[in-house]
Amino acid sequence: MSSAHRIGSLLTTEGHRLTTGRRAVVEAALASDDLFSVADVQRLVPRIGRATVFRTMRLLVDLDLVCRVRLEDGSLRYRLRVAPEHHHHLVCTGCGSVEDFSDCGVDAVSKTLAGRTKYEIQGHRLELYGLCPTCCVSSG
Amino acid sequence: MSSAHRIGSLLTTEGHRLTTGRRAVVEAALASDDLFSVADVQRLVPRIGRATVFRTMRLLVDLDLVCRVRLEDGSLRYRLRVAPEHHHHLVCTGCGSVEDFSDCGVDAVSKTLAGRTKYEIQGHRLELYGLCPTCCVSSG
DNA sequence: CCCCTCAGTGATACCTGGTATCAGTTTCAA
DNA sequence: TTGAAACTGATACCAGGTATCACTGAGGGG
Repeated sequence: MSSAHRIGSLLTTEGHRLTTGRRAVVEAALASDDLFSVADVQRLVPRIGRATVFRTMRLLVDLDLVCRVRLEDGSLRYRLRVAPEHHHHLVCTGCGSVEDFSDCGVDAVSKTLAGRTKYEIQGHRLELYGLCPTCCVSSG
Repeated sequence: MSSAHRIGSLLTTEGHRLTTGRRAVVEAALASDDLFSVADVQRLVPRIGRATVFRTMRLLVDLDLVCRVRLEDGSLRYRLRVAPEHHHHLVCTGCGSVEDFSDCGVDAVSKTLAGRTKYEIQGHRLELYGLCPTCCVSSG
């Protein structure tokens, strides 16, 4: 509840209105799995319109309260942003749980490539996939 | 044309039929930019059905003749596979041209993370984005 | 404390990119 | 040459996301 309250305050201080729809979506997000989809949220707040759920998710992403994670198949998931600025995800392909990490080691590669290709490198996307300890055991 | 012919042979030796539709799609792919979309191909072969273009692209991917590249916005592009097995892409956000690289340096990070998180890491996706020398000049 | 305004809402239509279906057509081997 | 099976194209469908627009309710000014 305190998280919901904190997010609510942030919305209003940023000049957005704290509507019942937004409150519901935020609470659904807080109550969701580590990595949740818009559909998950919709299931939790069926009375809230589809468009509003999408709009609110976008708002939360814009406010850096939530971050998007792209899965291997290209679909999107969301998760509450608790990690520091630059970070990547290690996603369990079994249960969808996520570990953050920030020491991605790509900067070195980036520099090497910049030298070799003369590109001006702007950024990168890195995501690791694997099985978490629990899924490791259960999958044999 | 020799590339088209080589791909055609590969299709037949793999037990697929070499139809006019497939021939057209292959030639369109060969005639396309470095990084092309299904829509690009469709534009070049408007007489070939949408479904057939998608099916043929999937076939080419399955045969490792073409690889998928996922862009920052999640959309898919294709490119002729000329690079070795494990590789990544450095995509120019200006013009869409692509450099391959394989020395991604993620394995070390992978090992560290595996130790720290006890995940069994299965793979990763890495893509770099930047401006190619040409676009660098014209935008700078 | 009420009222007005405008941000926000929900229904709905639409869009993109991809797949399923299925009757009709082509390939290719025998 | 022929026929089975692979393939095709039209079409319907799906998922996930955006645009539109009349309506509503949040919350600041009076």
